[in-house]
Amino acid sequence: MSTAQGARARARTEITAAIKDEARRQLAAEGAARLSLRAVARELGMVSSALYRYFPSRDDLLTALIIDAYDSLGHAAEAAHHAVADAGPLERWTTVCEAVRGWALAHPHEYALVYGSPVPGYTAPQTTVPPAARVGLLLIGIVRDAHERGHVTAPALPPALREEAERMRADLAPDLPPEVVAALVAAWAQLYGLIGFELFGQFHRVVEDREPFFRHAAIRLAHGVGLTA
Amino acid sequence: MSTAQGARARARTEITAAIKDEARRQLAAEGAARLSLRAVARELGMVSSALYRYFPSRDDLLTALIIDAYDSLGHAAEAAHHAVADAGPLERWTTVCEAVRGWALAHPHEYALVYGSPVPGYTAPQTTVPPAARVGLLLIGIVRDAHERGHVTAPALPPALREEAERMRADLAPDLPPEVVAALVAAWAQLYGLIGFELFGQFHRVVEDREPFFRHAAIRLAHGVGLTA
DNA sequence: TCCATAGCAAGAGCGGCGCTCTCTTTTGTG
DNA sequence: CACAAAAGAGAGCGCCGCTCTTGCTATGGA
Repeated sequence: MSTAQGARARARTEITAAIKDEARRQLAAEGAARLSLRAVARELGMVSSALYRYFPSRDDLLTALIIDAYDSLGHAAEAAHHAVADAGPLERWTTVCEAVRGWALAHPHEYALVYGSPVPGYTAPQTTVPPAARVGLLLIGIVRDAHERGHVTAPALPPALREEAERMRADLAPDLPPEVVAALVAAWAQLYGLIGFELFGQFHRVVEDREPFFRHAAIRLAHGVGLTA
Repeated sequence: MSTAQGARARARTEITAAIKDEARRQLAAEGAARLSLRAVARELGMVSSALYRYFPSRDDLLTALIIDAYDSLGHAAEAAHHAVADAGPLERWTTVCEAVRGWALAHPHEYALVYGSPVPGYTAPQTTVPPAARVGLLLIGIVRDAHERGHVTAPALPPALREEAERMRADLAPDLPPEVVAALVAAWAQLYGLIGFELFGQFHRVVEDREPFFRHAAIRLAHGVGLTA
């Protein structure tokens, strides 16, 4: 696809990539709010108006970075999971959780861009959905495997939540009990709460030795979903 | 203090309050990133440079809004708790959780300002610490009461976390078992994970009937801390 | 009571931002 | 080779945060 194209097309993809790389550099260094099209253009030796040939607005550039961030995070989680693919569900679960945390600590501004407060006036386009789902799918897969092997004891589910849990099950994991799906979605959100609090400074002077704290919390999240091994 | 002052001092506090009010209006309407000193001044019929007599920078104005947001949230949580002060610990816990969620849904931009990604380059001054602690103290108090009445069964604690848990206990709640304090801090972060995911759109097309979902999750958080009634 | 002073509003201005428009140059194709 | 499409360059518009200077006025001490 990308090869065997004219020189013009090749140049276009190269310049687009260079813009994204420089933008990612500035994002990592300064954060999304300080990311400026003019600065990116300046650094690349082009004039700012020329950059609009490649990204029609700052938001479009941000969207590209968001997709890349989701993909990078998803890849990190999948790679970590792959390394322990033969282990028990509990270890695979905690490994993925720790990989997500590790990626977040290594890429704080990218994490903030993706899981922090959304930029006001900005609504993520549909394109971001598939890469955003990768970590969630990974966790679902781990629980599904465990469930097939009988290593999941479904938690309780109040009647008020039954209908919604059935709906989530149909959407996300038809082969899992609704109790487990509901607990899984909650654990998923809670995982990002733990990471966000650490990353955004809420644990400052509260939690000091954060690695074991997080590890323990991740294990308890797994227990909450029903994982027993 | 604030009365019996000269006309100049009275005017100063009044104008300061008017600036904060207008800034809060714009924050609620547009979000922190779109909050502009010039627009606030314009709306108040003054020139932008005059505003710097009251707030030396945009960050200082934001800090004032952050403190107000923490106080508003803390007040909402405390008021909700007060209304069920005679109920059992579990109901008091869930009531506070739901009050926090309700406040967040009602004031999304303020919530994002406080618990979302921090503005890059901005570090919250020490002044924000006491108002920020109000909700946490409330939750600690609920668990403390329950513990005194024997309604808390301490969760497990791995050896790797013992030392850190003891430290947190000494800092936060010397009258609670370290296992409970560690679980409480985790639950506190997880609570904000649930709220943040709902507020920032991660639950879009995933969780639809969110109130019972959140209520159930809050109850399970309480169980995780060890609350039994 | 008078007056120096401290506080304040206003205006101009600096550099930076996102974005648009126009004009010129380059380049691949019929 | 001619020509249309794509790309770069530059000027400019209206924002922004922030600073500096200039007058004015209320206030508190001599």
